[in-house]
Amino acid sequence: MFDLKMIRDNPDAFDAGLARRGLGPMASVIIALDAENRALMTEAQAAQARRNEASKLIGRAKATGNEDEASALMAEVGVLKAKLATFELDIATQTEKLNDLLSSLPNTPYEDVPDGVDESDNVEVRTWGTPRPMAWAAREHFELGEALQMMDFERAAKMSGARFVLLTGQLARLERAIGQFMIDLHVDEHNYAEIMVPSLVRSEALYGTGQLPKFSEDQFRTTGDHWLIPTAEVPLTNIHSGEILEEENLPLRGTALTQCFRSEAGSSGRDTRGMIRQHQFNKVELVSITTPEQSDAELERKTGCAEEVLKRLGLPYRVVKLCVGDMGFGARRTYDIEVWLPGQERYREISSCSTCGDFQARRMKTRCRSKGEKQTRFVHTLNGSGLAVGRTLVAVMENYQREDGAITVPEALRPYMGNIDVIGGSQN
RNA sequence: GGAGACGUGGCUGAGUGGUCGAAAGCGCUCCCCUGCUAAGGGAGUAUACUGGCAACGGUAUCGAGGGUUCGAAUCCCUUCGUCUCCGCCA
Repeated sequence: MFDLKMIRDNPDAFDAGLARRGLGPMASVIIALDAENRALMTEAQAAQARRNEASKLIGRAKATGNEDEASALMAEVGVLKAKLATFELDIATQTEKLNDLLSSLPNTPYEDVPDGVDESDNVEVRTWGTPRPMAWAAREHFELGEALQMMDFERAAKMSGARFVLLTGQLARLERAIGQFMIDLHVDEHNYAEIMVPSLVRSEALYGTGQLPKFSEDQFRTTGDHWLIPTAEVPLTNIHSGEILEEENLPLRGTALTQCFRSEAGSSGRDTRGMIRQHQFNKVELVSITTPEQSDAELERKTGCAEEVLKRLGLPYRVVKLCVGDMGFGARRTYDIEVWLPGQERYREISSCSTCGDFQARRMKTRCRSKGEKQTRFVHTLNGSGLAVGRTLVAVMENYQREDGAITVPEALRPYMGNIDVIGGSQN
């Protein structure tokens, strides 16, 4: 959502931002709608002012028994009332038109975000680690998992259809261990508050973070009035919707481990094998609410927190800055972290860290104010995966696979795995 | 799921159709007084939009949305939420 004043004051800059997203200019249309709307409001408010005044006079006239004056005033107000009804209708129509338009526009990228249309135009920022040498042909995670008889896509499909998985035994435990490990790291060392959030939310929450109205097809919805969250970003970011926060308490950092649900409409045929793209997966999410001044540094910090998970697990990765065309709807700048998958011999996304500026804050009306000030401002919101649990499991399996198909448990996870150091192999 | 009660400003809490954006108290801010401490006096203290260079105005908001009325915090409807009792349930 955009600031109308900003569009009014810098129409060219606004259109330039849209242009980078591949959209045509909108500023003049928006400004015209807004001007029309404000003119209507000014007129309507004048009429309302007179109505309020007259109504008070009626009260006074009645109190003093001046019935003639009262009925004259009532006649005047009757006329105003009819006028006001049409004003209200016009204003409502105009406002809706304007809101529909504004809420469908993606956020404008920051200047340092590279141009480009898809992921091939992303810019590598840094890499960490080197892939382990393997003397055999590296297997993909589903080959390993199925051979271990701990990963079952067919039986999952029996009850739930495609894009679901059944993990059993040590792999189920590994999934759980990875989630615990990540949450503990972010809570104990990165100063995030641990939060348990609802997995079902109302449409207003999805509107607040930008999934609605445009991306309803990507979500699962209940027959009632709820939607399954596609990411904990939704509940975590919406916690403070409608509130005015004290700036001295910012930034607020919250983390949650939740299941995420995505319809994956439009990705049919992509990543059909294995756990990379599922309708349901676990993810640890990192959300920050900051002042406008803090958000740039917070994005770097957050990305670092996510990277730390991979470092502790000894998983090689690289960080890329997304180009304009690959960024999400609400983002102004995004870093993706891509982990090395030996089975695919390529880096795959395992985290995405974004700053949304005040884009979401405007939608959900989260403001801040420094102590003693009267002026409020919209906060900045940031989100990032820290990390996607399922994909981390994939990465652990593929990077730590042994020639015999067993999987070495990374040191950091052993306390969460009953201190075993290998999954499969002779000891299982 | 059944029955009922309630939702007012940072908090407590008045207010059942008229000058109420809203009493009072608490809290908070500023000022005055007071040689510490304590107490006292005065002023101020919501948000958004909008008009104006500004000074200063206007409009809306008493959970939310709609309705009745010349006029609604007050009446009616819908909805969301909270609480109590019963039932059910992890």
